[in-house]
Parts: sequence; C-alpha cells; structure tokens
Amino acid sequence: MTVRNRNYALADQLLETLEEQGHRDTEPRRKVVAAIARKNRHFTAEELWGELPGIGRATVYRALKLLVQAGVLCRVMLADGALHYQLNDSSRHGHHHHLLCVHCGESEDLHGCDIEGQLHRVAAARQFQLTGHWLEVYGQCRNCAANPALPA
Amino acid sequence: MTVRNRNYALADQLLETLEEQGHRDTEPRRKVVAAIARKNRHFTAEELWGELPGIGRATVYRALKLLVQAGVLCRVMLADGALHYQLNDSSRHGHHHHLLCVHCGESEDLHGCDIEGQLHRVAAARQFQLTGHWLEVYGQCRNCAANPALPA
DNA sequence: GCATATATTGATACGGCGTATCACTAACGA
DNA sequence: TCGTTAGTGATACGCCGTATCAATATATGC
Repeated sequence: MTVRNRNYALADQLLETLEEQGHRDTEPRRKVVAAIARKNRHFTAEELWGELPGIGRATVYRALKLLVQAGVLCRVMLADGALHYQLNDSSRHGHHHHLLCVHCGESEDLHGCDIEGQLHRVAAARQFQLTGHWLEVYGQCRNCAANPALPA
Repeated sequence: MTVRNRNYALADQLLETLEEQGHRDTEPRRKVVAAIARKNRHFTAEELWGELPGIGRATVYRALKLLVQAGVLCRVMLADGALHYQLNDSSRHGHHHHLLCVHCGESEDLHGCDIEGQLHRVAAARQFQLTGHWLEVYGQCRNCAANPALPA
C-alpha cells in the first residue's frame, strides 16, 4: 500500500469513527482528518489549523476534541508544557503512556508496563479509590542518545 | 506551637530558602510567602494573588517560580487541567507524586513507590535514556469514598 | 551614614490557547 | 423536497503566564 493510500484509508477510518459516534460527515471534518492522517508524529492544534486554509480554528479544535473522546487520538503533554495530539495505533486504543524524546520529538508508546497495577496496590493500601492518572515520560530516544548532534 | 506561630516559622523558612539562593528579602516577597504559609492545601497563582491586595500579579508569579525552583513548592496538575501549587513537606523536598482527590481536593504525597525503578527498567530495555517524568494520580480519598455526599 | 550598583517591583501590554456566541449553512432522514 | 438540527466560521472573550520598563527598594562598600 502506498503512503498516499494508507493516509486515505486512515482518514476514512477516522471519519467512520466519528460517524459511529453519531457525528455528521462534513467537508471541513474530512479535511481535518485528512490532515491528521498525513501526520507521522504528534502535532499541536494550531499547527494543524495552519495547514488547513479556509477552515475555522474552532472547527479544528472541535474535531480534535471529538477524536480524543472517540479514543483514536490522544493528548500528549510535552516536557515544556505544550499540549500535542497524537494518533493512537489503530489496533490499540486503550490507555497507555508515552516515552517522549525531548530532542527529536519522537514518541514511543509504552504498553505492557505494570504502572497501573502498582498504583492500584499503593492506593488500596491507603483506601484511596483510583479513577485515573496522567503519566508522561521524558528522555532521549535511542538515536538521539547515540548521536546528540543530530538536528532536532 | 500555635497555628499562627507555625505559619510564621514556615514563612521565615521559605524566605530563608530564597535568600540562600541569592534572592533579596523584600516586603512583597514576605507577604507572598506569608500567604503561602497560611495555605493548608494546594492553590492557584490567581487565588493567591487575590489574597494579596497591593501586590502585583507578576510579583506573585515570580515568587512562585522561584519557590518551585528552590524545591520547596511543587506544581500539581489537577484532573481538570488546572495548575496548582502545593508546599512540599519540609522534610522531604525530593521528587514525588500525588494522590489527588477529585472530590474534596485533598492531596496525599506518594513516597516509597517504585514507579521510577519500573520506568528505568522499561526504558533501559528500549535503550531510551530517561531524563524525567510527570505523574499525577486521581481518585477519591478515604473520606470521600466512604461518604460521597460530603461537600467538596 | 551615605552613595552606588543592581535586583525587584508593579502597571501594562502582549501572546498563546481554548471556548462561547451567533447568524448562516449544510447534512440527512422523513 | 422539505424541515430539523448539527455543524461551521468569524469574532470576541477569558484565562494564564510572561515581557517590558520606568520607578523603587535592597544590599554592600566606603
């Protein structure tokens, strides 16, 4: 499958997800999901909007919110406090965390790590009922650690 | 020791910490640390400023930043995304996390939990060099879980 | 005590970011 | 095709933190 076709398929999938949630198939939304499908790393709302001339800023923010609610997009807090968005791996929409490279910006999903289990044990010991948590992990990815001179 | 005296002592201690870092002992700063010393739970910058008539907003934000840098105050992200500040237990200024009650707003420090160790193991397996992380844990504290009808 | 260098202050303005509003438009089911 | 209603986009607003900058207070040396 070519990159272009993969992006088309992904965009269709995102739009379908929105329709399943009862949202309409509109032209602006198609453009937003198409732009998201072209992304291969996390991005900000403003950055996305900048790539969508003619689309209202509010429309972009609204679409992002819906996609996050639907679980296909997740919000990532960078080390500098900036909020970014990132597509979830299509096969794994569940809760997970990220290893974020502070140098190149790459992010790796952190699955199969028993943070939840550990938190539950600690919380139970204090009779604290967990409802959620937020975790981001910062550092340097394999490539950047090996070659810090690489451009960000 | 009375509550008032405890607050005075705490305020002095905060001011002293700032002086140790090379910052001056000024009247506005005294008022800011005194207001912080009176707090018995986390608070926002704006809330603090509201309690300090005559003090500039920038001055409050600057003092908060210095105290965070000095390690005596920590920043806490609430479940709704609001950034709050909280005094560190005077005996334990190190890195730690919080159990935040989404109902009453209470927060308990989370020490002696091996999240760091676990993150290091996962990161090492991927040759990812950790530099930091951010974790907040949300739920209901013992009291609120037992009696959800209590006022927030 | 006094002069001096400079850190600090506070008013103001600015900028980023997300949302409320609202008249207009487009989608979609009957 | 029509009517209902979700969606759109321009705009304004609000929150939050910071940059600027002239005026002031503080620490220090003499």
